[in-house]
Amino acid sequence: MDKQVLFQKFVAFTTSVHEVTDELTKDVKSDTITPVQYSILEYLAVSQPATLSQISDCLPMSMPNTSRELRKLGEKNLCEKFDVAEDRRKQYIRLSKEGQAMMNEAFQRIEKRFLQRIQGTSEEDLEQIELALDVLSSRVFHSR
Amino acid sequence: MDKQVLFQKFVAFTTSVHEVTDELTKDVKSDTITPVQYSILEYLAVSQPATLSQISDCLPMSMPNTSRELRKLGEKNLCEKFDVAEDRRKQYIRLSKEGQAMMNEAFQRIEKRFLQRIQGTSEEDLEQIELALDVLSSRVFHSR
DNA sequence: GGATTTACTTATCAAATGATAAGTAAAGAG
DNA sequence: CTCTTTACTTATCATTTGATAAGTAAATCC
Repeated sequence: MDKQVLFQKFVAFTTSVHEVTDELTKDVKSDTITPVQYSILEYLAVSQPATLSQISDCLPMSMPNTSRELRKLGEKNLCEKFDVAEDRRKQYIRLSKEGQAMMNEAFQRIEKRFLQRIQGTSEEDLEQIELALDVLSSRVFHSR
Repeated sequence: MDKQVLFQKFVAFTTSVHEVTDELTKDVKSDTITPVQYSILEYLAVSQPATLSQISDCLPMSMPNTSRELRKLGEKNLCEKFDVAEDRRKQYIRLSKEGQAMMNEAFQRIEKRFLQRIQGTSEEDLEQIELALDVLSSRVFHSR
Protein backbone atom coordinates (compact mmCIF):
# COMPACT_ATOMS: atom_id res chain seq x y z
CA MET A 1 0.00 0.00 0.00
CA ASP A 2 1.35 3.39 -1.01
CA LYS A 3 0.90 5.42 2.14
CA GLN A 4 1.59 8.66 0.28
CA VAL A 5 -1.47 8.04 -1.87
CA LEU A 6 -3.45 7.11 1.20
CA PHE A 7 -2.46 10.40 2.81
CA GLN A 8 -3.59 12.35 -0.23
CA LYS A 9 -6.94 10.60 -0.12
CA PHE A 10 -7.11 11.33 3.58
CA VAL A 11 -6.52 15.05 3.03
CA ALA A 12 -9.05 15.28 0.23
CA PHE A 13 -11.49 13.35 2.37
CA THR A 14 -11.19 15.50 5.47
CA THR A 15 -11.57 18.61 3.31
CA SER A 16 -14.80 17.19 1.90
CA VAL A 17 -16.04 16.31 5.37
CA HIS A 18 -15.46 19.87 6.50
CA GLU A 19 -17.20 21.31 3.46
CA VAL A 20 -20.20 19.04 3.79
CA THR A 21 -20.62 19.58 7.53
CA ASP A 22 -20.32 23.33 6.98
CA GLU A 23 -23.07 23.10 4.41
CA LEU A 24 -25.28 20.91 6.61
CA THR A 25 -24.89 23.15 9.64
CA LYS A 26 -25.20 26.42 7.75
CA ASP A 27 -27.84 28.68 9.31
CA VAL A 28 -28.86 26.16 11.97
CA LYS A 29 -27.14 28.34 14.54
CA SER A 30 -29.61 30.63 16.25
CA ASP A 31 -28.49 34.21 15.74
CA THR A 32 -28.62 34.81 19.47
CA ILE A 33 -25.41 32.82 19.96
CA THR A 34 -21.89 33.07 18.57
CA PRO A 35 -20.11 30.24 16.73
CA VAL A 36 -18.02 29.40 19.77
CA GLN A 37 -21.12 29.27 21.93
CA TYR A 38 -22.77 26.96 19.40
CA SER A 39 -19.79 24.63 19.54
CA ILE A 40 -20.13 24.44 23.32
CA LEU A 41 -23.83 23.62 23.06
CA GLU A 42 -23.04 21.02 20.41
CA TYR A 43 -20.47 19.44 22.68
CA LEU A 44 -22.91 19.43 25.58
CA ALA A 45 -25.64 17.91 23.40
CA VAL A 46 -23.40 14.90 22.85
CA SER A 47 -21.44 14.73 26.10
CA GLN A 48 -23.55 16.14 28.90
CA PRO A 49 -23.11 16.37 31.72
CA ALA A 50 -19.60 17.74 31.39
CA THR A 51 -17.30 19.70 33.64
CA LEU A 52 -15.80 23.00 32.58
CA SER A 53 -12.37 21.34 32.34
CA GLN A 54 -13.68 18.72 29.94
CA ILE A 55 -15.20 21.33 27.68
CA SER A 56 -12.04 23.39 27.85
CA ASP A 57 -9.90 20.38 26.92
CA CYS A 58 -12.03 19.13 24.09
CA LEU A 59 -12.99 22.22 22.15
CA PRO A 60 -10.17 23.42 22.81
CA MET A 61 -10.41 26.69 24.67
CA SER A 62 -8.69 28.18 27.70
CA MET A 63 -10.40 27.82 31.07
CA PRO A 64 -11.04 31.55 31.51
CA ASN A 65 -12.62 31.85 28.08
CA THR A 66 -14.67 28.70 28.57
CA SER A 67 -15.87 30.07 31.88
CA ARG A 68 -16.84 33.36 30.26
CA GLU A 69 -18.77 31.75 27.40
CA LEU A 70 -20.56 29.39 29.79
CA ARG A 71 -21.59 32.35 31.89
CA LYS A 72 -23.03 34.00 28.78
CA LEU A 73 -24.86 30.80 27.82
CA GLY A 74 -26.19 30.64 31.36
CA GLU A 75 -27.43 34.22 31.11
CA LYS A 76 -29.25 33.21 27.92
CA ASN A 77 -30.80 30.30 29.84
CA LEU A 78 -29.30 27.76 27.47
CA CYS A 79 -27.30 25.78 30.01
CA GLU A 80 -27.14 25.16 33.73
CA LYS A 81 -24.55 24.29 36.34
CA PHE A 82 -24.91 21.68 39.05
CA ASP A 83 -22.71 21.02 42.00
CA VAL A 84 -20.91 17.71 42.07
CA ALA A 85 -21.47 15.98 45.39
CA GLU A 86 -18.12 14.10 45.46
CA ASP A 87 -15.97 17.11 44.64
CA ARG A 88 -17.22 20.55 45.47
CA ARG A 89 -14.65 22.25 43.23
CA LYS A 90 -16.27 20.72 40.17
CA GLN A 91 -19.48 21.63 38.46
CA TYR A 92 -21.47 19.60 35.99
CA ILE A 93 -22.85 21.55 33.09
CA ARG A 94 -25.98 20.52 31.25
CA LEU A 95 -28.19 21.98 28.59
CA SER A 96 -31.25 23.67 30.02
CA LYS A 97 -34.65 22.70 28.70
CA GLU A 98 -34.41 25.67 26.36
CA GLY A 99 -30.89 24.78 25.28
CA GLN A 100 -31.94 21.20 24.69
CA ALA A 101 -34.85 22.39 22.57
CA MET A 102 -32.57 24.63 20.53
CA MET A 103 -30.13 21.82 19.86
CA ASN A 104 -32.90 19.34 19.08
CA GLU A 105 -34.21 21.71 16.47
CA ALA A 106 -30.74 22.27 15.06
CA PHE A 107 -30.06 18.52 14.85
CA GLN A 108 -33.42 17.93 13.23
CA ARG A 109 -32.61 20.41 10.50
CA ILE A 110 -29.20 18.84 10.02
CA GLU A 111 -30.74 15.36 9.91
CA LYS A 112 -33.26 16.48 7.32
CA ARG A 113 -30.46 17.78 5.10
CA PHE A 114 -28.45 14.61 5.71
CA LEU A 115 -31.38 12.41 4.69
CA GLN A 116 -31.82 14.49 1.53
CA ARG A 117 -28.18 13.94 0.80
CA ILE A 118 -28.43 10.14 0.99
CA GLN A 119 -31.89 9.84 -0.49
CA GLY A 120 -32.10 7.34 -3.32
CA THR A 121 -29.19 5.34 -1.96
CA SER A 122 -29.83 1.62 -2.16
CA GLU A 123 -30.12 -0.49 0.97
CA GLU A 124 -26.93 -2.25 0.00
CA ASP A 125 -25.00 1.00 -0.36
CA LEU A 126 -26.36 2.26 2.96
CA GLU A 127 -24.92 -0.82 4.64
CA GLN A 128 -21.59 -0.17 2.93
CA ILE A 129 -21.70 3.40 4.23
CA GLU A 130 -22.40 2.27 7.77
CA LEU A 131 -19.55 -0.22 7.58
CA ALA A 132 -17.21 2.43 6.19
CA LEU A 133 -18.10 4.81 9.03
CA ASP A 134 -17.31 2.06 11.53
CA VAL A 135 -14.01 1.18 9.89
CA LEU A 136 -12.75 4.76 9.76
CA SER A 137 -14.02 5.59 13.25
CA SER A 138 -12.17 2.69 14.80
CA ARG A 139 -9.03 2.65 12.66
CA VAL A 140 -8.27 6.25 11.80
CA PHE A 141 -10.39 8.81 13.60
CA HIS A 142 -10.29 7.39 17.09
CA SER A 143 -9.14 9.74 19.81
CA ARG A 144 -6.08 8.66 21.70
CA MET B 1 -31.60 0.20 7.51
CA ASP B 2 -32.48 2.52 10.37
CA LYS B 3 -31.54 5.92 8.97
CA GLN B 4 -31.83 7.50 12.41
CA VAL B 5 -29.03 5.28 13.66
CA LEU B 6 -27.03 6.02 10.55
CA PHE B 7 -27.44 9.74 11.21
CA GLN B 8 -26.20 9.33 14.76
CA LYS B 9 -23.14 7.50 13.51
CA PHE B 10 -22.67 10.23 10.94
CA VAL B 11 -22.72 12.94 13.59
CA ALA B 12 -20.33 11.10 15.88
CA PHE B 13 -18.08 10.44 12.91
CA THR B 14 -17.90 14.03 11.69
CA THR B 15 -17.16 15.15 15.23
CA SER B 16 -14.25 12.71 15.38
CA VAL B 17 -12.97 13.86 12.01
CA HIS B 18 -12.94 17.43 13.23
CA GLU B 19 -11.15 16.49 16.43
CA VAL B 20 -8.51 14.45 14.66
CA THR B 21 -7.85 17.02 11.95
CA ASP B 22 -7.58 19.70 14.64
CA GLU B 23 -5.02 17.57 16.38
CA LEU B 24 -3.08 16.82 13.19
CA THR B 25 -2.96 20.45 12.13
CA LYS B 26 -2.22 21.81 15.58
CA ASP B 27 0.85 24.04 15.55
CA VAL B 28 1.58 23.51 11.87
CA LYS B 29 0.40 27.05 11.27
CA SER B 30 3.33 29.40 11.28
CA ASP B 31 2.80 31.91 14.05
CA THR B 32 3.23 34.71 11.56
CA ILE B 33 -0.22 34.03 10.12
CA THR B 34 -3.73 33.92 11.56
CA PRO B 35 -6.10 30.93 11.26
CA VAL B 36 -8.11 32.65 8.55
CA GLN B 37 -4.95 33.40 6.62
CA TYR B 38 -3.92 29.76 6.95
CA SER B 39 -7.24 28.65 5.53
CA ILE B 40 -6.68 30.89 2.51
CA LEU B 41 -3.21 29.46 1.94
CA GLU B 42 -4.62 25.95 2.32
CA TYR B 43 -7.27 26.70 -0.26
CA LEU B 44 -4.68 28.14 -2.61
CA ALA B 45 -2.41 25.12 -2.12
CA VAL B 46 -5.18 22.94 -3.52
CA SER B 47 -6.91 25.28 -5.96
CA GLN B 48 -4.43 27.78 -7.30
CA PRO B 49 -4.63 29.89 -9.27
CA ALA B 50 -7.85 31.34 -7.92
CA THR B 51 -9.59 34.67 -8.18
CA LEU B 52 -10.55 36.69 -5.13
CA SER B 53 -14.23 35.94 -5.82
CA GLN B 54 -13.60 32.20 -5.82
CA ILE B 55 -11.79 32.36 -2.50
CA SER B 56 -14.50 34.56 -1.09
CA ASP B 57 -17.21 32.14 -2.21
CA CYS B 58 -15.52 28.97 -1.04
CA LEU B 59 -14.17 29.81 2.37
CA PRO B 60 -16.69 31.64 2.84
CA MET B 61 -15.76 35.23 3.57
CA SER B 62 -16.95 38.62 2.36
CA MET B 63 -15.10 40.25 -0.49
CA PRO B 64 -13.78 43.17 1.56
CA ASN B 65 -12.42 40.85 4.22
CA THR B 66 -10.92 38.48 1.68
CA SER B 67 -9.28 41.44 0.00
CA ARG B 68 -7.85 42.62 3.30
CA GLU B 69 -6.44 39.22 4.25
CA LEU B 70 -4.94 38.70 0.80
CA ARG B 71 -3.26 42.08 1.08
CA LYS B 72 -1.76 41.01 4.40
CA LEU B 73 -0.60 37.71 2.90
CA GLY B 74 0.91 39.65 0.02
CA GLU B 75 2.76 41.92 2.47
CA LYS B 76 4.15 38.78 4.10
CA ASN B 77 5.26 37.59 0.66
CA LEU B 78 3.21 34.42 0.91
CA CYS B 79 1.06 34.95 -2.17
CA GLU B 80 1.06 36.96 -5.36
CA LYS B 81 -1.45 38.50 -7.73
CA PHE B 82 -1.37 38.28 -11.49
CA ASP B 83 -3.43 40.18 -14.00
CA VAL B 84 -5.80 38.14 -16.08
CA ALA B 85 -5.31 39.00 -19.74
CA GLU B 86 -8.91 38.30 -20.79
CA ASP B 87 -10.54 40.35 -18.05
CA ARG B 88 -8.61 43.17 -16.50
CA ARG B 89 -10.99 43.39 -13.53
CA LYS B 90 -9.93 39.95 -12.36
CA GLN B 91 -6.74 38.86 -10.71
CA TYR B 92 -5.35 35.41 -10.31
CA ILE B 93 -3.84 34.66 -6.94
CA ARG B 94 -1.10 32.12 -6.42
CA LEU B 95 1.15 31.06 -3.59
CA SER B 96 4.55 32.67 -3.80
CA LYS B 97 7.64 30.49 -3.63
CA GLU B 98 7.77 31.26 0.08
CA GLY B 99 4.08 30.49 0.56
CA GLN B 100 4.43 27.25 -1.33
CA ALA B 101 7.38 26.29 0.86
CA MET B 102 5.40 27.08 4.01
CA MET B 103 2.48 24.94 2.91
CA ASN B 104 4.72 22.09 1.79
CA GLU B 105 6.30 22.06 5.20
CA ALA B 106 2.90 22.16 6.90
CA PHE B 107 1.61 19.26 4.82
CA GLN B 108 4.75 17.27 5.53
CA ARG B 109 4.26 17.66 9.26
CA ILE B 110 0.62 16.68 8.95
CA GLU B 111 1.59 13.64 6.88
CA LYS B 112 4.14 12.59 9.46
CA ARG B 113 1.52 12.72 12.21
CA PHE B 114 -0.95 10.88 10.00
CA LEU B 115 1.55 8.11 9.36
CA GLN B 116 2.20 7.82 13.10
CA ARG B 117 -1.52 7.51 13.61
CA ILE B 118 -1.85 4.57 11.23
CA GLN B 119 1.47 2.93 12.05
CA GLY B 120 1.15 -0.72 12.93
CA THR B 121 -1.98 -1.10 10.84
CA SER B 122 -1.91 -4.29 8.81
CA GLU B 123 -1.82 -4.17 5.02
CA GLU B 124 -5.27 -5.69 4.97
CA ASP B 125 -6.71 -3.00 7.24
CA LEU B 126 -5.04 -0.26 5.22
CA GLU B 127 -6.85 -1.51 2.15
CA GLN B 128 -10.10 -1.51 4.09
CA ILE B 129 -9.41 2.08 5.10
CA GLU B 130 -8.72 3.14 1.54
CA LEU B 131 -11.91 1.47 0.40
CA ALA B 132 -13.89 3.13 3.19
CA LEU B 133 -12.52 6.55 2.22
CA ASP B 134 -13.59 5.94 -1.37
CA VAL B 135 -17.06 4.77 -0.37
CA LEU B 136 -17.74 7.74 1.86
CA SER B 137 -16.21 10.26 -0.53
CA SER B 138 -18.38 9.14 -3.39
CA ARG B 139 -21.59 8.30 -1.54
CA VAL B 140 -21.84 10.81 1.29
CA PHE B 141 -19.26 13.58 1.24
CA HIS B 142 -19.39 14.50 -2.43
CA SER B 143 -20.00 18.19 -3.04
CA ARG B 144 -23.60 18.79 -3.89
C1' DG C 1 -1.76 20.75 59.49
C1' DG C 2 0.73 23.38 56.24
C1' DA C 3 2.04 23.22 51.32
C1' DT C 4 0.68 22.12 46.88
C1' DT C 5 -2.44 21.06 43.29
C1' DT C 6 -6.88 21.19 41.05
C1' DA C 7 -11.10 23.48 39.42
C1' DC C 8 -12.83 27.35 38.36
C1' DT C 9 -13.69 32.77 38.31
C1' DT C 10 -12.94 37.61 37.41
C1' DA C 11 -10.81 41.25 35.07
C1' DT C 12 -8.39 43.16 31.42
C1' DC C 13 -6.21 43.68 26.98
C1' DA C 14 -4.94 43.04 22.21
C1' DA C 15 -5.81 40.85 18.04
C1' DA C 16 -8.78 38.65 14.72
C1' DT C 17 -12.94 38.58 12.50
C1' DG C 18 -17.35 40.08 10.45
C1' DA C 19 -20.14 43.56 8.58
C1' DT C 20 -21.17 47.67 6.06
C1' DA C 21 -20.66 51.96 3.41
C1' DA C 22 -18.60 54.05 -0.27
C1' DG C 23 -15.47 54.08 -3.65
C1' DT C 24 -12.70 52.76 -8.62
C1' DA C 25 -12.19 50.65 -12.96
C1' DA C 26 -13.30 47.49 -16.48
C1' DA C 27 -16.77 44.70 -18.99
C1' DG C 28 -21.10 44.00 -21.01
C1' DA C 29 -25.93 45.28 -22.45
C1' DG C 30 -29.10 47.93 -25.06
C1' DC D 1 -22.46 56.01 -25.96
C1' DT D 2 -24.67 55.65 -21.66
C1' DC D 3 -26.33 52.48 -18.07
C1' DT D 4 -25.73 48.59 -15.43
C1' DT D 5 -23.17 44.92 -13.62
C1' DT D 6 -18.99 42.72 -12.10
C1' DA D 7 -14.59 42.50 -9.63
C1' DC D 8 -12.28 44.31 -6.42
C1' DT D 9 -10.42 48.07 -2.87
C1' DT D 10 -10.38 51.17 1.04
C1' DA D 11 -11.98 52.68 5.30
C1' DT D 12 -14.31 52.13 9.48
C1' DC D 13 -16.53 49.97 13.35
C1' DA D 14 -18.45 46.55 16.57
C1' DT D 15 -18.07 42.07 18.14
C1' DT D 16 -15.77 37.91 18.98
C1' DT D 17 -12.04 35.53 20.30
C1' DG D 18 -7.59 34.45 22.51
C1' DA D 19 -4.30 35.24 26.02
C1' DT D 20 -2.68 36.47 30.52
C1' DA D 21 -2.54 37.92 35.38
C1' DA D 22 -4.44 37.39 39.69
C1' DG D 23 -7.69 35.69 42.47
C1' DT D 24 -10.95 31.96 45.56
C1' DA D 25 -12.11 27.61 47.43
C1' DA D 26 -11.85 22.83 47.83
C1' DA D 27 -9.11 18.59 47.61
C1' DT D 28 -4.87 16.09 48.15
C1' DC D 29 -0.18 15.27 49.52
C1' DC D 30 3.37 14.55 52.88
